[in-house]
Amino acid sequence: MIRKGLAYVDDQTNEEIRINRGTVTSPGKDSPYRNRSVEENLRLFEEMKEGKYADGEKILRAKIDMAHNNMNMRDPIMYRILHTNHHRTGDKWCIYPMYDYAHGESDSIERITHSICTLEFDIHRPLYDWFIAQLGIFPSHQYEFARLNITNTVMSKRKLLQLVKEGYVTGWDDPRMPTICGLRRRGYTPESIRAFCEDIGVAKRDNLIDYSRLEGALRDDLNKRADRVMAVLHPIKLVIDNCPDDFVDELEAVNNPEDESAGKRKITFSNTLYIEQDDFMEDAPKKYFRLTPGQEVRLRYAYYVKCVSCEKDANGNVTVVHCTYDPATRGGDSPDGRKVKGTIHWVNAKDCIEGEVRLFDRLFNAEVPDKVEEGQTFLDNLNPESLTVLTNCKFENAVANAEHLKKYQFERLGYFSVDYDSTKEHLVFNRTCTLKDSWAKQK
RNA sequence: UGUCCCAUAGUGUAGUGGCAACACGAGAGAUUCUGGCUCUCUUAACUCAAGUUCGAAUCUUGAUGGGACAACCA
Repeated sequence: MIRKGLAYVDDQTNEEIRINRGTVTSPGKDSPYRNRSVEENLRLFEEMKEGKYADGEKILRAKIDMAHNNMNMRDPIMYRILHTNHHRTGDKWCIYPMYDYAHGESDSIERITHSICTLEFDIHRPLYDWFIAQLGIFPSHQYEFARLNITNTVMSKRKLLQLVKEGYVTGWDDPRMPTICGLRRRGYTPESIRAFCEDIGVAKRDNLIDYSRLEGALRDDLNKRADRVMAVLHPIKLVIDNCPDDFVDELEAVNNPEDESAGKRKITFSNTLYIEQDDFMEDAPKKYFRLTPGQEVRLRYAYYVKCVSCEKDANGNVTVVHCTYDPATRGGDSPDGRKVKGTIHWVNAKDCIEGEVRLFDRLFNAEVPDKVEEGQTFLDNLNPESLTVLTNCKFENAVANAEHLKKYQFERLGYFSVDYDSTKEHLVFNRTCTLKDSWAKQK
């Protein structure tokens, strides 16, 4: 390029170059060093490479047009001096190319036909093409597409890096991060991410995809593949008054109603169980199909129980729910054909595992975290409650030996994945996403 | 005070000169031992104006709206 008279060494300072570049609405000025001889340019460039000059003292620029409408064409920088240790060349080679110069060349060397990138590089394409044309090398072509934006999160590497560096998340694989390793740890499957990508497509217009689309893809995938299991996240005790204290029963449960080959398992039952706080209400609205005094519900795979009363602590919080059960409904069906509206999940208090569950919420409160008032940054939109840790959760024994990243559907609650922090002694689950909840909507 | 890119149901993506489609969402219902899944029905869009044409979401021009560009970053 130097020999062709298409590149020159410029001695201007960083500041001078910036000023002489002009603005988007006014042309720039030629550098006083623009017309150096080929021989001088060659010599200076060689010396730059050898490290004779300090960082910033000289640079190599392409000679194009300082009045070009496209700022990228106003004699863009090709090489700058960087006295930095390189993993291959050590301290011998002191110049490094700029992205715009290297981009087309490296694509061309690899015979790339379609070089795909995001929209903001659109305005760089004329330069990409110019370098390839001047060099007369294989004509790679750059195609730009809109980047993927998802609600309530950021996708920029720089911003994600900032979240990691400044400790707003625990690392690149924090389950709240929209990174591949973050999604993996959260419990997303590769298949669900691919299905999501296929679903949303790719085009050139700016887009904002609702986060629920990603959750939808996950539910779709895991619905077919994840074993069902019962777990209670916010336990309250359920005591069956007409069931003797030494009563032990073993019931059969289906692992996955969507996949018969997943088989069945046994779960134990006693007169003391845990149920979800949400599944009991002392004063319930009409359409509440769960436990409330006088109402009968089915304990999944077990028996019908009818609520008789509850106990409360000094603060009025319900601590124990009392029921009676109907021994004739063993397995979950009544011989007299009577129906119950609700089925709730449970865990045997006398035979269960305890552990931790981490619940995640949106990382940012704003749909578009980057949209901020003057003087604020995207960090001001961080959701302080994006992580909730529950330490008093009860699981049925089936999950005892689950390895890291093993996925389950906790019935009626959502999809959960075993976290890297999980050990045999202390189980830790991440909630990947909840199940659709039309009751929550109705409320 | 410029140059460039973009514009189709709420969202996202098809359709590129000849019947505006699909998915998700939303609403209603059916089914159900998960208020999940599944099934049925409904809802809802070509930014505007002019031009070309037998015929325009599609081509042309203009307007409007959104976005990008002034790192020795990528």
